[in-house]
This record gives sequence, structure tokens and C-alpha cells, in this order.
Amino acid sequence: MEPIGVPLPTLRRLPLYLRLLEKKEIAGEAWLSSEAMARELGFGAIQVRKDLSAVGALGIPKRGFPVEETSRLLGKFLGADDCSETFLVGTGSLARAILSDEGIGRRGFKIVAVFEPDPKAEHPDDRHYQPLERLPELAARMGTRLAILAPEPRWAEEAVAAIAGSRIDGVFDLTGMALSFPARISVVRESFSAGLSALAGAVRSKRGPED
Amino acid sequence: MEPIGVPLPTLRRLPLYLRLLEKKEIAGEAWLSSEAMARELGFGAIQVRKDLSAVGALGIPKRGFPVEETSRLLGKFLGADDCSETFLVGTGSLARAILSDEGIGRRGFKIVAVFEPDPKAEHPDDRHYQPLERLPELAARMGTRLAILAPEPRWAEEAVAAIAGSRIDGVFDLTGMALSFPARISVVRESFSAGLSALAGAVRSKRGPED
DNA sequence: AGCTGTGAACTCTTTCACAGCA
DNA sequence: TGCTGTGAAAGAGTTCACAGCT
Repeated sequence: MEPIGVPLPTLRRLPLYLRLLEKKEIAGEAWLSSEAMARELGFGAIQVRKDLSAVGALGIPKRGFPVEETSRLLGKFLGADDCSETFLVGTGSLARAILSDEGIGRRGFKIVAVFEPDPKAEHPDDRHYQPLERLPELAARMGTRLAILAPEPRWAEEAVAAIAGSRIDGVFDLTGMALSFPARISVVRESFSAGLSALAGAVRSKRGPED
Repeated sequence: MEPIGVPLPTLRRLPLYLRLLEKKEIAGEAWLSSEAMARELGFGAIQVRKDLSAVGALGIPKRGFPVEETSRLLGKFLGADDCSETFLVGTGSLARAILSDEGIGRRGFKIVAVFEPDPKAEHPDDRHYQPLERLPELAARMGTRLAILAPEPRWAEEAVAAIAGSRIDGVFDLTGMALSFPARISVVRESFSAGLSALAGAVRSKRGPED
């Protein structure tokens, strides 16, 4: 029931339930059992029920979870909150991939400004980039608290400095670098190479210690 | 000492230690204490020691960890194994961001083939794309076991089918969609929107339940 | 003194077992 | 009978406390 105290691992799984529910909604299905979800996503049915109950989703015995209602509930939980406006730092290929990602908007997040740390960079397309040094000022004026960090590696430190000196208190760090943030800021780090390393490790241990 | 049985959370942190050690190596520093690493990365010193000891890194009291040696050890652990050749499925902006990511190569992974699921797609640049249906055959011939999934959303299901019918046994799924893989395959999922949701949750709980 | 290495305590997450509703 | 909801057990991962090396 409480949106507060949802375990972080659960939080990372919730978007997947939502995606699945949306798919079933489009397919016109009205009910979906935790077991069916578990089968499709590849984890346990009890875990699905625990995760859903953590956000207050309620199922009905013998039928399962109401697709439409649960989908709306999850969507509201994941998207609509005061954290949804975010900055993007960087204009390289990673940043462009983020800008063209459909999922971000669908989850209620909105990229409200893009910052280019390199003052000499060209601005080829029509999008308006902000210089990095305006970040603190704009964060204060717009009330923005989240930032996605995806600059060219050589500008990473400067980007961190700009963020550290602003009211931003949550950073999604996609650089894969070893950057130091003030303790005040929550950081979620993700990177292609780290993900691949984790995958290689998972494959190794799944095949079993021998082999 | 044992590369086997390294906890998954540890596995996800290891690339960061490596990055930090490489940075210090370039800066010419010979020793680095767990406390210094902890401060820079924003987590506890004991955790750093446990993580490093999980891969057999050895520190020396009063001095810390030998930067060069530890860096080499970690690099070897994270990169050099039989899983390092991977396929990439997709040619959109996300796929291009992956291809231009420097970290992947530095960690010992190599993208050995790129697959385009859409038979009607154009192949504008000089890179050679494979049609999706050749994936199983090429996987068998090249001995490839890992695949990165980053196709346009509407081709995701077909991509999964092609992978399921191949010898691939590890998938790094970047679609953010609710896809079903056979149990044989290890899956690591990551997506911009899921990461942002997790971040928003982390910020919320850090600020405390009240507020 | 300064910093590592590690068994033990603790906390968080997952899984189990079973009670209960439709 | 089929599937949910949940307290309790089990399993992971993290943190503590302290022994030990230099």
C-alpha cells in the first residue's frame, strides 16, 4: 500500500510488470495471474505477488490481477511524481540514444534541457543546447532535481562539478567512469561494459563452477 | 581467490574499481587504500575490501592495494574469458551508441557481428550488417555465446526468437520490454526508463518518508 | 599508528508454507 | 479447485568488530 519503503530490487522490476500489463491490455486481456507474469518474465510467481503488493496492487483469487487497473496503478507509481523533470548532460551518440528512447516519456519522465559541456561544440540540428555552466541556475529556476549524465568522457569531471554545485539531488550516471559525487546526491550507475561484465559472470556461474 | 561464486552486486561494482585504479595508474600513484577508493566511489571501505578480496586482490597493511598489480588482476578477471565475443542485434541509435562505446572494448569484449532484423532496412554506412536469420548459424560457427539486444521495438520479438534458436546463452537486454527468454539463457536487463525509475525511488527514500 | 583480512552479526531479499477467498 | 496474501524460514549481501601484519 505504502509507496514508501519499496525495496530497490523491486523498483527495478516494476517497469517490466508495467510493460507486460500494457501489452496484455492492448491484446484485450482483462485478467493476468502472477504465475503467467512470472513465466513470461522468467522469475518466480511469489516474487511477482510480493512486488505488486509492495505498491498496493490487489489481485483476486482464482482470476489474478485486473490488467487495466493494475497497469494504471503501476503507471502512476512509476511516473507521476515530483521527480519527473530531468536534465540531460551530453550530446554524443549516447545522449542521442536517450533522446530517442520512447520508454522515458512513457514512464512520465521528461527531458527539459540538454547541456553541452564543450563550449566549442557545434550545434548541427535545431535542438537548443545549454552551456554547462548554466545548469545550476536553470536547475534552481525550473526546480529540476534529476540529471542524466552522458557526456563525452573528457567532460565528465566538469559535468559532475556543475551538478555538485546545483540543487540536483539524483544522478543517473551512464559514463561508466569512477566519478565522485557529494554524499547528498543519490547516484544510480549503469554502463554497457558493466552490464556485459555482469552478464558474463552470470553466464559463468549458471553453467556451474565446473565446466 | 576463486573467480567463481562472486556475488552479482560485487560483479557490478568491479568495473568501477578498475576504472579508478586505471586513473590512479595514469596519475602515477603506486598505492591506493580501500578507504580512499571508498571515498571516491561513495561506498564503504569494508565493502571495497570484501569486493576486492572476492577476486583475489591482495592489499598490504599500512599501504593499501598496489595500483598496477590490482588493476591488471581486475582487468584479467573482467575481460579475458571465453565469453568475450558478442553479437549486437539492432542498428538504431541505441545500437550506434553501443558501437561507439569505448568501455566495451577496453573490458575485453568485442562485437563480432551486427544484425539488422528489418530486411527492408537500408545499409547506409560501410559497416556490414547481417540479416537476423543468419544469427543461429553464425553463433554456431563462431562459437559466440553472448548477445546485446538493442533493436527497434517492433523487431524485438523476432530477435528473441532468433536468439532462442541459437547457441547464445547470455543476453544483455536493453529493450526495456517484457520479453520471454528460454530458461537456459541468462538475461541481464537494463533500460534508461527503468534506471530513471529506480533513481526517482532512491531519491524519494533518501529524502526520507516524510517530506 | 595505519590499514588489511575475516568470522560473526545484522539487514535486506527471496522463497516457502499455508491460510483464505471466489 | 485455483490463485491470492502473508507471516515465517532461508538465503544473500552488507556491516561490524577485532585480530594481525609492517
